[in-house]
Amino acid sequence: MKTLSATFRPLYRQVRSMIERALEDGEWAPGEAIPSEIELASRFDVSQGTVRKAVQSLAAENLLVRRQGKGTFVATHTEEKASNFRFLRIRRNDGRAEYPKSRLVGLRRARASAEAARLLAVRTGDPVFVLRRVLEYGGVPAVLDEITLPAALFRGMTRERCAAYPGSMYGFFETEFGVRMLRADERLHAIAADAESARLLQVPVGTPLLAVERVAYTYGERPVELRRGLCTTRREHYWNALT
Amino acid sequence: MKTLSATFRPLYRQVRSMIERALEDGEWAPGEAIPSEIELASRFDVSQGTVRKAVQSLAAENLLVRRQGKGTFVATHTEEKASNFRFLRIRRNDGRAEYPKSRLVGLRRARASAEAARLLAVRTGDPVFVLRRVLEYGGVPAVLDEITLPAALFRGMTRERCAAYPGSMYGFFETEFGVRMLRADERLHAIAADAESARLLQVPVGTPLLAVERVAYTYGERPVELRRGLCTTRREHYWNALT
DNA sequence: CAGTGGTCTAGACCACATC
DNA sequence: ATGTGGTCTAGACCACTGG
Repeated sequence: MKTLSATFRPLYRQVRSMIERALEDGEWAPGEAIPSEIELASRFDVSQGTVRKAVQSLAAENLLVRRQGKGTFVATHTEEKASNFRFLRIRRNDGRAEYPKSRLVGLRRARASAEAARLLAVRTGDPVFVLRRVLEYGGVPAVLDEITLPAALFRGMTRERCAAYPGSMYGFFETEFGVRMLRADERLHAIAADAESARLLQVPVGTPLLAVERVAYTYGERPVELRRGLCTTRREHYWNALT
Repeated sequence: MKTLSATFRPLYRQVRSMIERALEDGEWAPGEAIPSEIELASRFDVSQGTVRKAVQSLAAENLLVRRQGKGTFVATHTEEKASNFRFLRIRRNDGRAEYPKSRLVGLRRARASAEAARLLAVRTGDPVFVLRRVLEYGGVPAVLDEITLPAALFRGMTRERCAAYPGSMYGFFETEFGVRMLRADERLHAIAADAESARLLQVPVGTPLLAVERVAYTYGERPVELRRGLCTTRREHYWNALT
């Protein structure tokens, strides 16, 4: 297979794209096994080694999960136990690895502000859902989240379904709406609590809070969630590894 | 090469360890090329493919840098241009990719507090250097850093050398003391500015600040730097990618 | 036991940088 | 032209899982 230098694209990259496309098209459901390397090799008419490179690069980006002796599986937010901390950077200061309880405090329809529209790549005024919740550790509020979602992708979103879902938010999005979050960017600021956030977080007005702005992306780098979190950092902190 | 299951360790892992050892021993200086894959293969008596796997895993962790057609180089903090942002997560809100100017505001010898000793894996009371500096964007202070270093590893540290070095702090540590930072953990809190930080950062007392605590590690996961940064987030923010 | 992913090898060829 | 890392192949064998 010869290609010109300007157009050069390794075979395994092309195979990767094809697998990615199949994932996006839902050919295999989250949590399911994809075909074995040998099957994929015959399907794409390349060697097993080339498939392996493609699959491993997808696994490196957490789109797939490989398990020796078992197979390769479509990554899912519904069974990531420890790895669920991937999108939850708030930890307790005492080091206890504990998941906060989520309490819904509001869900409303709204129209995208200019800024929200820009970040979500929709048009200003397009319908969105705005969801608010509080995360609590042992009954003590720690995070106040305001989550903005393009309504077009989350048809049928209701307060009841939201409150009823037992797992994580991204598990909810994945199972109920087929929206899979793959990666996110965050920007952090320090701000003072205003009256409302102070009330919901049960801290004095003016308390320094961590403001975490997140844009989360699905396949094709398409933004599908805008989130603003306000975190008290008395008992918790935001954790990050520089590698 | 047969091994028992309990002891199993892939060949490329062993090769990786040997290369890592050589790096730690300074067999090749930062910025220098290491031997080619073929040479390493013959040195370790394995195939080129096995060497490649070892080298690529080191490159993936930023200990080495591979350049097609040129060779594989020991990573250095002295010439990482864009990639220098790896350890500088503070960005301007307006998106301009600009490096802050560093201004030294103090260097003193001290004894490690119990907490510093724990984080740096030294004994309480062991000698340390405490270095303070301000980072400024266009003359406006943005970050106040307090950096604690085990004195044993930074012999000959002086205010003058510190102020004289033109590049980044980790470039300074690497060139002047042979201490190479490989990765770091950070914990973020939001706090209110006290009198002194308010003065140095030119903000009102009580202004919410981002408090960034960092422990940086060198080879063998040995901690060698403890850093506490206080950042105003009016014009800047802390940036992070969740992948 | 069969089937999966993981390792290791040997060899061919390609893209890139330099001389 | 030469040497570097990057890709691709084919095949052998190993480690892990589950029936």
